[in-house]
Amino acid sequence: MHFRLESASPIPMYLQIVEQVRHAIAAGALQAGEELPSMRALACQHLINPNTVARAYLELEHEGLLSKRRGAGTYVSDCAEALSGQHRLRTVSEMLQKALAAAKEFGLTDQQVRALWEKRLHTRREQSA
Amino acid sequence: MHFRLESASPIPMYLQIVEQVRHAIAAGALQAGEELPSMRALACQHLINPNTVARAYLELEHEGLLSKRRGAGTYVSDCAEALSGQHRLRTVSEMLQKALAAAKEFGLTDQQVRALWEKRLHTRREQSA
DNA sequence: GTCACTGTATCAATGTATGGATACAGTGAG
DNA sequence: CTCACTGTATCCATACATTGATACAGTGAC
Repeated sequence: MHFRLESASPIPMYLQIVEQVRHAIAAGALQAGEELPSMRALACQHLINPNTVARAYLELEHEGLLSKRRGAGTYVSDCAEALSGQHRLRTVSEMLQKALAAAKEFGLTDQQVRALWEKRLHTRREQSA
Repeated sequence: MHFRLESASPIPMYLQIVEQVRHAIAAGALQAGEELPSMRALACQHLINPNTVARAYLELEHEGLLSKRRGAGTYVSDCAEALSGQHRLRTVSEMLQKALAAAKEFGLTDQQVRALWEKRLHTRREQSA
C-alpha cells in the first residue's frame, strides 16, 4: 500500500490516510486479510507522528474496514469490501439527500431541481467521456 | 426582522444570523432597501457581543445581500433578491455536483446513481406531502 | 525468558474558530 | 458644533481539532 500524503494540504493528515485506505479497499487494491504498514513504519516513512496514523487506523477500524491485533499488526477486515460498497452508496445517498433538503429549504420547485440534476448529469457524462 | 438564536446550538451564532437573514430575503420577508437592526441593538437584544453580529453582517455584505453605511445603518441591498435566487440555485447545483463527483470517485454506475436519485426524490415528495 | 516488533494510552504543544472587551471613526438630528 | 447613534478595528479568552512526545502493554520468533 502506497500513500501520498501532503502536510501542506488543508485536509488533515489522518484524514488523508483514512481516505486513501478507503479508496484502496474500494478499488480492490487492498484485499481482505492483507496487512497494512505498521503505525510506526508508516509514520517514519512520512515523517509524521505514530499517533496520527493510529488515529486514522482507529477510524477505519470503527468503520469496520480494518481489524487490529495488538503486537501483531493491522489487517483489512474480512467484510471490508462489502462494507465499503454499502458505505459508498450511503455516502452518495446522504449527499443527494442534503442537496434535496437544501432545495426544499430554498423553496425550489421540483422542475427547477430536476433541471439542475439533468444539467449536472450531462456535465458529468462529458467529463468522464 | 425577528431572529431566533440559540447559543446552545452546534451552529455558531454568527452563522445562525447569516442563515436567517438569507432566508428572510429569499422568502421576501426582507425587502430591498429595508433597514436591519443595528449591530448593537441586535447584540443587546440577544445578549451577545456586537462583534458577533458584525461578523454575520460582514459575511452577508460580501455575498452582496447587505450594504452598510457607517454611522447610518445596515440595509438590504438593491440586488439582494436577484442575488439570493442565483445563490440558491448555485448552492443546490454545487451540492449535486459534489454528490456526483463522489459517485464517480466511488466508481458507481450511472444506473446506481439514478436509482439513488429516484429513491431520494420519492422520499422527498412523501415528506412534503 | 528475551527482544524486537506490534498496537494503546496519556499528556502536551500548536493552530484555528468562535465569541467577547474595548477603543476608534463616520453620520445626522438637534 | 455636540451628542447619541451608526459601523470598524484591535486585542484577548476560550474551546476544539490536529499533531507530537513519551511511556505502557501484548505477540511472536529465537
